[in-house]
Formats: sequence, structure tokens, C-alpha cells
Amino acid sequence: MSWTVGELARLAGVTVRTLHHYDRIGLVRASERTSAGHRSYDVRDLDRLQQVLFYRELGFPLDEVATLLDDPDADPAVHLRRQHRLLRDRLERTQAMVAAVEKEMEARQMGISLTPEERFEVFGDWLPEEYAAEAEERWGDTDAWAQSQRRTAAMSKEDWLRVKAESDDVERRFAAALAGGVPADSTAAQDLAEEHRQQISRHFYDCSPEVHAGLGRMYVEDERFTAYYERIAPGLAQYVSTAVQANAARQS
Amino acid sequence: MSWTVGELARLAGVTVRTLHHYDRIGLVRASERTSAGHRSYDVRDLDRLQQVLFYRELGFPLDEVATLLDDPDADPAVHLRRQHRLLRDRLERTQAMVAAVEKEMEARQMGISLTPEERFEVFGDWLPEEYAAEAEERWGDTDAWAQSQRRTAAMSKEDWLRVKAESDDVERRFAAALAGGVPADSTAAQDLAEEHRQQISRHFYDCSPEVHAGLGRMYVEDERFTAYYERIAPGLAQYVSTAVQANAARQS
DNA sequence: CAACAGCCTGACGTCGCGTCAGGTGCAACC
DNA sequence: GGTTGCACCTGACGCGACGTCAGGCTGTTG
Repeated sequence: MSWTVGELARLAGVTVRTLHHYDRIGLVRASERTSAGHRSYDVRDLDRLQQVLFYRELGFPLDEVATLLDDPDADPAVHLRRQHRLLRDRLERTQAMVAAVEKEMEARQMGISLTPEERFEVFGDWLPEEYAAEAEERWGDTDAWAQSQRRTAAMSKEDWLRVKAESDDVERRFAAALAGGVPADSTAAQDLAEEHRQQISRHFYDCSPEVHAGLGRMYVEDERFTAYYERIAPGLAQYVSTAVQANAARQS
Repeated sequence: MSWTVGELARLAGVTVRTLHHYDRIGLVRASERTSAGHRSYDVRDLDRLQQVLFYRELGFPLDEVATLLDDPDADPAVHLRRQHRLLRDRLERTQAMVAAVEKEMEARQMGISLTPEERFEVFGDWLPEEYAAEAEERWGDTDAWAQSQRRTAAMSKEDWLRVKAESDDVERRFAAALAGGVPADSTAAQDLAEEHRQQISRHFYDCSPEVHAGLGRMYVEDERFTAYYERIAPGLAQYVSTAVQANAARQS
């Protein structure tokens, strides 16, 4: 499967000119040309473009996006974790701005006026989100961060099997509980769900109970996730979903 | 009170160059000059700058910001409502992006790969947020929106007194309930709180129970809001706060 | 075979500033 | 009284990330 510029532009919601630009500066190159000299994008180019758009939306200049994506130590999981963190930062900031607007609305209604410092507070210490995050990365827990990055990058070779075995184990125990008639909302099943959540947190990304509950819903709503679990044992998707959500509920 | 460029720049978290630029293009003009030709900003200039920064952060080009702020029909309340709506749009979008990243993380973990459409979904229909919102404004319920805008703009003269009387009324009834020993979490007090919430929604902005609960907390946490209520009757700030939060809780 | 849709490559324009360069006003210190 | 230093001033050019033509090349469809 391959795509022309126009197709890709429509798919990704950008203009053809943008794709030309990215090609020219080497950010997202079309991996082939037709005999007529037309650009032809393959699936890896799509991957790359998606990453670029993500970082762009988060406010990164294109040359920094390039260095991020061309870092040989950064596999896809690293990018996903970073994007996740950046997005949560943005969520926080937006919520702060919503709160500021609501405060000002209420103040106006009462005829109170806020101090200038207060009104600019939400803009104040705000280094553009990515730099704050990057700074944290570089200077925060530099070695720890670097190590974890290396570990995950290196993992995909040897330790990946261990991680995979670990999650297989939980999945088998889920299946056994299902077969043994253990109710999905029982304490035992919820404990398994909790183990599942902590596994994700350890190996992949910080998975809060709420996030985990979202995943649980997805297991039954998205047929491909459903199929994944159904291949292990019939009824397992619904079972895991229920257990995960019950576990999330008891934690709040 | 007045400010120099440097002071304002530090206060607002922008560069001096930016203020020069905004002055040059007439977006935020310093309302005075000192004898030496130095810019001198007064409090109305700060107001204006804050509005500009808000709209800028939300992605508006500066010339559109200018037309928005120079619209004679748009009083501060109109801007606050619009900013509130735009921010909530951004929150939704960011949450969607978080969900997309989490979905992809989960998919990778299971060895599932998402379809290209799915992966660009979150970018896809995305006209920059402000245009979507503006379009909704212009074509959604055009007349209704325009009417409500006019109403609030015109309001500040004559109907304002009616609105003010309405909220004074609720406040007096709150004070009476407090004096009469009616518990703050009683049904009667909660009904008053609900009336308060609906008043805000009618006259100012869409105030959900959760938003209202936030306001309630603010009544006791911010001393100026506390003072507002305490001037009506001692203990009223805490009383209203409790009632508002109890009302929010019973609605969920 | 003509018309049209979609592709190509320059090349210049735009927006929102960043970044000098060269000069002024004023307080503080030598 | 000089000068040092700081914060301000006004041009003027530069830049990133494209938008917007202009002029020309394919390949398919009526």
C-alpha cells in the first residue's frame, strides 16, 4: 500500500505544500518516486508523519522534531511516553486557564477586581511546555531518566521476552479464574487487574486507575482488543474488562 | 499606577520586543508617553494585553484578535464566555489526544497495529479550534447567539440593575436562612444554591454543578470573595459555600 | 485529441516576532 | 564634572513554517 501526496494530505489533515516542505527539509521524505517523479509514501512514512504532527502540535520547532525522531536511542515507546507526558502537562495548564477564566467571571459578577499579578499568573512562569519538559528531562533525574530510556530501548531485544512472559502469566491466570468460575468483580479478579495495571506502569507508562479503566472499556468496545483476549479464552475480554473497571472503582 | 515596558514584560511573561510590536501594529498601545518618550502603560492597557495573550495562546492570529477586541458589541463578559468555551474545546481535544496515545501504547504492547485512518483521526477533522468555534458561532444558532450577545452587551445599562436585584435577592434569602438557623446542607439551602447556579447560567455563562462547586470552594478560600459575603452577613461565605457544594453533590 | 485533475519545481510573500545596531535620558559612583 | 551603567528608544534585517502564485509535465477520460 502506498499513497500520493494528495491522498496523504487529506488523510493527515495537512496541505500538499506542507508535505512538500517536509520533504524538502528532509523531515518526512517520500520513500519512493514514480517514473513521473511523483512522490510515493509508504507506511513507514505515515508513521513518521504522525510523529511529526504530534510533536508539532505540542509546539516543537521542526528542527527539534527532526533531532528527536532521528535519535537512534529513541524507539517508538520512548516517543509515546514523552508525548503522553507532554499532553498531561498541557491538560494541567489548560485546566489552570479554565480555572482562571472562571475565577475572573465570578469576580466580575461580584464587582471584585483581581490583581495584575493574579491575572497574568497563568501566563507567568510558563516556559513553552516542551522546554519545561525537556529541561526536566535533561536536568531533573538525568541519569535515572537516561537509564530508563536505555533500558527500554535495549529491552526490545532480550528483556522483551521476560516482559512478555510476565503479561502472558497474568493473562493465563485471568483465564484460569474465568474457567474456575471466579466472578469478574471478586477480590481475586480485582487483584489480578491491579497486577496488570502495575505491570503496565512498570514497563510502559504511568497507568493510573482511571487510565486503566479506560483501557478496560476499550477491551470490549474495540473488536481488535476483544479478539486479542478472545483468542486466549472465550469470554475473557469481557471478564478482564469488568475486573479492571471494578478494580479502578475500588481504588477511588 | 502605571508600568514601563520592562515591568509589564516581566509581569506578563513576554519580551519587550513583543510589546513594541503590539504597540506598532496598534494591538496594545501604551496609553501615555513620558517626557523622554518612554511608554507608560496603565491598568486598562494591562486588561487589553491579558485579553490579547489569551486569544493568542488559543491560536488566533493577531489581526483577528484586534477585530475581536475592537468589536463595540463585545463587552468583557462576552470575551470571558468565548474564552471559556474555547478552553473547554481545547481540553476535550487534548483528552482525545491523550486517549489516542494510550490506545496506541496499548496496541503496541499487544502487537496490534492501528489503521492509518485511526492514527490520524485525532488530527483529521481538526480545523484549528478557533475557527471551528467561530463557525459554530456564526452558523450554529446564529440569531440566538447574536441575540444573547446583544442582550448582555446592552444589559450593562438598564437590565443590569434587574440582574443585580435578582442576585441580591438570592443573597438576602441566603442571609435570612442563615439567621433563621436553617442548616447549610438542608434541602432549602440547597434549593437556594441551585437558584444561584441557574442565575449564573442564565445571565453569564453555562455554569455546571461542578463549576459551581469550584466557585463554592473559592468563596471560602479567596479572602476577597469571603469579604464580599461577610459584608452582607457574618458567616455567610461559609454558609453559601457549604450549600453550593451540597447542592452540587446531590446533582451528581 | 483536448480537457482536466493531480503532480512537479521554483520563487516570492506573510506573520510574529528575534536580534542586532546605533542613539537618548538619568541615576550613581569616582 | 565625567563616565559608567541601565533601561529605554527607533529602524532594519533575519527567520521559521508554511501560503500562494506561476509555469510546466503526466495520465486518464469523454
